[in-house]
Amino acid sequence: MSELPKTYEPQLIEPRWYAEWMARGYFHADASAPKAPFAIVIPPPNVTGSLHMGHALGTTIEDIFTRWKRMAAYNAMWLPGTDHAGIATQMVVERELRETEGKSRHDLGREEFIKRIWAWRERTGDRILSQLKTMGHSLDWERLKFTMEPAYSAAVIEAFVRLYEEGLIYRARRLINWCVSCRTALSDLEVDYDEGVQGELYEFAYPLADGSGEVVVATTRPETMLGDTAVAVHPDDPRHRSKIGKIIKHPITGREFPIIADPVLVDPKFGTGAVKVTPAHDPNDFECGVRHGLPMISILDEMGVVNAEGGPFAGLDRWKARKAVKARLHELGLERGSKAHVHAVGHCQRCETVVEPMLSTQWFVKMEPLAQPAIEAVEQGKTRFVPESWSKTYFHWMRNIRDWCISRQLWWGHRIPVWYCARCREMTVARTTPTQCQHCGSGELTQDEDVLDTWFSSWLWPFATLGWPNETRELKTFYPTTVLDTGYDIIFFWVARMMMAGLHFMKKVPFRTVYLHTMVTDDKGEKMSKVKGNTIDPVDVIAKHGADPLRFALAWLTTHAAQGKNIKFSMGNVEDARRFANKIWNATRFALLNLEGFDADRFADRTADGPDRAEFDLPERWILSRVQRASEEIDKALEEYRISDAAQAVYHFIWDEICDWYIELAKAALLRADGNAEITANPEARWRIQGALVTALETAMRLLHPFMPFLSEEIWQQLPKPSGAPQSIMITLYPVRDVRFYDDASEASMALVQKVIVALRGIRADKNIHSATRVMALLSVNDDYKKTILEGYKTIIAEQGRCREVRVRRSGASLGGEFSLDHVATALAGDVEVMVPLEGLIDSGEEKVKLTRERAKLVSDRDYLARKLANPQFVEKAPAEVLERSRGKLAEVEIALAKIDEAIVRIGA
RNA sequence: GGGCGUUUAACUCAGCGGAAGAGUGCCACCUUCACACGGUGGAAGUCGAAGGUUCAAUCCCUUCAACGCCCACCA
Repeated sequence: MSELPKTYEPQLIEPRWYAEWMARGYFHADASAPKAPFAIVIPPPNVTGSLHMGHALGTTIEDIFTRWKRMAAYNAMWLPGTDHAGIATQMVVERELRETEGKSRHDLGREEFIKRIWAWRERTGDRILSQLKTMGHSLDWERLKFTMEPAYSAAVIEAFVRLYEEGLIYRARRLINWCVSCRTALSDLEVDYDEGVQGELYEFAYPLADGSGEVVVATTRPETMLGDTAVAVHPDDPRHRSKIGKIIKHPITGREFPIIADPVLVDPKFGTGAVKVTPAHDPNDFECGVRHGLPMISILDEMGVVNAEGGPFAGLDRWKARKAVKARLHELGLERGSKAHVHAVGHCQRCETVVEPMLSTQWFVKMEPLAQPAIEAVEQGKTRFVPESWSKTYFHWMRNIRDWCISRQLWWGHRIPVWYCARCREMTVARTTPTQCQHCGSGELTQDEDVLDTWFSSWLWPFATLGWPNETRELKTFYPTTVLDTGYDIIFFWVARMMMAGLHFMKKVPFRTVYLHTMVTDDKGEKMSKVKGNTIDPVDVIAKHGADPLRFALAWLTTHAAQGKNIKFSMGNVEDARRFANKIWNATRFALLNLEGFDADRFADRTADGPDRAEFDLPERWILSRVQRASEEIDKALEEYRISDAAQAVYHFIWDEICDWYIELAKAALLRADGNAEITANPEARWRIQGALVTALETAMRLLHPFMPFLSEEIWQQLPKPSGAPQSIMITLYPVRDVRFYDDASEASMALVQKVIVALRGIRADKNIHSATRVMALLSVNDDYKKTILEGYKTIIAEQGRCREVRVRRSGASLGGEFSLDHVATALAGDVEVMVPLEGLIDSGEEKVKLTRERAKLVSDRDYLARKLANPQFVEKAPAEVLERSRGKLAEVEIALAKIDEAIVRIGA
């Protein structure tokens, strides 16, 4: 046996194993393997990205699932890849270009700029992939995909063309969200609303053209009055009814437009009851404009600067124009007031610029027909959300879905496969570049300049990565995928859209289960951000503490995600996990130092059908049974996606049961077996103790492996195993319960023994007895069964409780001469009385106070239970099991009470 | 304006119908031959408030309060 270093050093073990696993091809899943498939696709991180805690959390969860299912003999495949991330990537490369060469993308031109992006990706785009490797993730790298690679692009184009041909993609001039900084259209989802921005509700008067008066309107955006083409009032509003149909003369542009009646747009209770209508710059006004056939005048250009329609204000940006318009209205004497007004303002998700509603010709996907099957699939349980409550969020969005604007005025992305004919003006939509117009045969074709929204490629991810539109073996085996893990922040962006695309193109849901994890924040619940400087970089964490502690810390914290809650993460969590790793390391050191002469084959042989109960001593029977209980509990927790519960169960099994109890019991037993103790030596006991210890540790490592792959592998390799054992823990079987090792009787006996030991230690601590001091212990029990057990394990009790002698008697039986009744410390272990004679250390007054306090508690317990059991309603209606438990408890409490009374009497005073 | 969620030990969180659990922190003791990244023992909670249902409620129902999240075009 090689000797392990004294402390766990992740840096010494982690890098080795990843390379080894890769070399042996353990991460690769063969699509033809005759095993049940288990598939996960990674939520593709942006190529521009660097690993952050959000990635670390999600991918840790995914790797836990994958490693667990792989060990459970599934054909487990976790598909890696990256997303081209249109706007984000283009912005990063543009910034670099500006900083290094002082150029804009326009200086380079489209083709050259795209070349630069590819070069940039070549240079740095793999950073996140190597970071995922340092996490220990068992991704099937042979299947690595990128959303801009040719095969994937072909899938994107295919999807576009099919939807176009089916009438589900159309081009229209509509009011869309426009970012004046990114200079592109955005989908509704890409607009973030700042809730409760303190703004101003500004009122001004529009004079009537005939000079007969004015109408006062209220607005949060005075500058848009330059594009007004109507004023609307409610048809039933007595204040304004008479003005309907009258003409307004615009005080700045001189344009004339009508006062119209619109019960949809106007809420008579709000503002002045009259609404200025700017169809080209407000979604509601746009609808109103459509209803009334109003002219739609865009007053802003793509950079948010007032255009020629703005007359004297042309050339001012929208904020300056607002001030200028207000100043002008003031000069004209038309200002009518101003109120504070709280409202929501939309910002570009990427650059935080205030988004401008703009009239623009864009491409859209008609969503309702796609949403319907996606709603039904979840209703029918074909796809299940975990936690289930997220399905409500999903349904709500799906049932109120609106068309998706998919064209972007960017260069980096999938170019829209549409060509316009210079001669007949018709469109040709094609999978490959057409040579002539479908309609007139002309060769004068120009491709649409725009690219597709990044999410238009992402929504195909679960099947485009598996070869779609070709009918591949991969699709057959791994589609639908088993689980999708992702953060709840992209349910709409990604999950819902994948559901729609999967059902539409594949006719099957893309995944059976959607596991939604929560967001990671700092320990105060603040979102981590570089600006705030509160980020914890997983790369740094790994360098300092290793990937395993990071993974374990994240798993420990991963409880079911509730709305509005998040994971508060701190380095303390990682340090705790590292301490756990160190504990495991040292438990293994202990084992390895004590395995001399151990024959794993022999042990395996002798326990093939469970341990021989006559041959194996209590601690061994107990720990071998506990191994199986832990296996059952952990496997079940994972099956139910209770990741934190699974991690905590592994933790407690290893720390509490293996380390705190079994190793302590084994230490003493090995000493006995070696004949070093004063107790009879039993050399034959050695192999059973060694075997139980190794079994417990070896099983624990397999249970731990999905959480801490490196450490578990390293330890597992060190442990002796029967010949013919696999080469790596990765290809062993995940432990599931083996009931042949279950041993209720041993667990009950051990529980009793443990209680007595804890009571003894309690007395020692209470009386401040030094650990070197051996005491006498007298145990008083009420039944022969317990007496037999405690008699049988006196040695263990003595060793763990540091006693020089342990005596067990039936209650009331003779104490034996050397016990002095005046100087006995008493504690209860359930209904077993534990007494330690302590000449000179007992203050009988103090002792009495302590016992009396305990008695009061017992009396209250007894009364409560007795009252309950005296209640006929309870006896009649409570389930038998509950009744039984209450009766048992009452009996125990009564015995304990009797014992305490005896003790109080004994003390006298 | 709708919808959802949270409120349990000092902190962070599990539990969700049978008289409350974990990790950290705290207190006392221990340099016991795997580990001081440790051991042993302990203190600590009217389970947000008020009603109701039930033999029984932290857990179910109602109302309220505080906090948080999502959706929505109210000028």
